[in-house]
Amino acid sequence: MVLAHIILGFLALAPMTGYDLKRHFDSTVGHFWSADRAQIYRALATLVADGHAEVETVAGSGAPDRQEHRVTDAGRAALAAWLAAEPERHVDRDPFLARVFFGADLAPDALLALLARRRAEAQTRLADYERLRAESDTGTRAARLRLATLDNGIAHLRAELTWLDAVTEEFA
Amino acid sequence: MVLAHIILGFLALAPMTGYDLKRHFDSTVGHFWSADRAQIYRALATLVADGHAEVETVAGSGAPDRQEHRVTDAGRAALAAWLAAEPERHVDRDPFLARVFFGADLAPDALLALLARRRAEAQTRLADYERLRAESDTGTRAARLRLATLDNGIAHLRAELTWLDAVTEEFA
DNA sequence: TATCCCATGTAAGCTGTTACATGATTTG
DNA sequence: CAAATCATGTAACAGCTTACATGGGATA
Repeated sequence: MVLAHIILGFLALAPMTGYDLKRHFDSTVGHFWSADRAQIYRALATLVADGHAEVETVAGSGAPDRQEHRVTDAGRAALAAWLAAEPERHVDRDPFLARVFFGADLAPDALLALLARRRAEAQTRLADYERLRAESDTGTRAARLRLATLDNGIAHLRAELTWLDAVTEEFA
Repeated sequence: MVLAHIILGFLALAPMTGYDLKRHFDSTVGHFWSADRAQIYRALATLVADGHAEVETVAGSGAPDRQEHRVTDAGRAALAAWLAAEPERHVDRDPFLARVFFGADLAPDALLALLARRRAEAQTRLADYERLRAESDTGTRAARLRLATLDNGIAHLRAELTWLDAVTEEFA
């Protein structure tokens, strides 16, 4: 499972609660992975059961108790093994392209509205990523690798925008 | 469910068996959607149960019987409604980028091997798509829309290759 | 005083993958 | 004669999403 290994990767940086992890998913890896709370809590329980992580309950002063998870040596080994393993092949399923594919059954203005909407979303995300990029650290090799994944997202968004312009013009 | 609507879209073009649909998934929409047989047969059963499709058993001369599915009026209406509906938001989860993100824990040559492998895959797919594109019909509006989705795949693969070259150079 | 944030989890349902199971015909 | 293709389906499991459920502290 990829999710469990991404969590191990985060825990290897610092001990965290499920809630902390959710924030990391949404901010730092949101451009190539997402996970919701239910998934994260289950994955954490599995990691603990497998001996890849340990929990420590930290009494919250005022706030609720924090279930801090930290990676174990076995967990670090599992992360290293996964990183070096054969990558799982992945298929991107994009409902938007499915709509375009069968778009002949759609009124011309509805098609243009669909494209315009996609364009607006891409542009918003591109602006977000570029802001994030500008704020990013480029010191260490680790930081530059993380930045590279963000650049991947930026490159794909730019390609998408160029494609959208061409298609919009063709079907306008 | 997106899958069910893609199937309706195919059935609207011609009546088909689950087996036929599988071939269509692999060839014509493989660049933005995939589905396996188990999924397709289940989805077909659901479509029939919902009145969106009808089955007719066609005795196979020599070959096994074909369960031909054809879209009903209700099915066509459902397809049209889906095409015009709010697009479901989609998150692309890419395990490769997860590996790069935590790639500092990987030996430098293992990272380069990972990038090289991704590059080879992207190039193979790009060649496939370009061949498909060359063979494609551009006559009708419907055909041009289908071609546009293929161009989307091509645009993203080119962006990926450019990014891979830059990253490979940076971390070489 | 109402809403947001912190922080936890469970339950049910849907989607996707893998393995099991069968059998005739066509092609190399 | 072996392998691929045509054609159907079931069972079990894995992964993801949505809804339900709770409660205190901080902020507007």
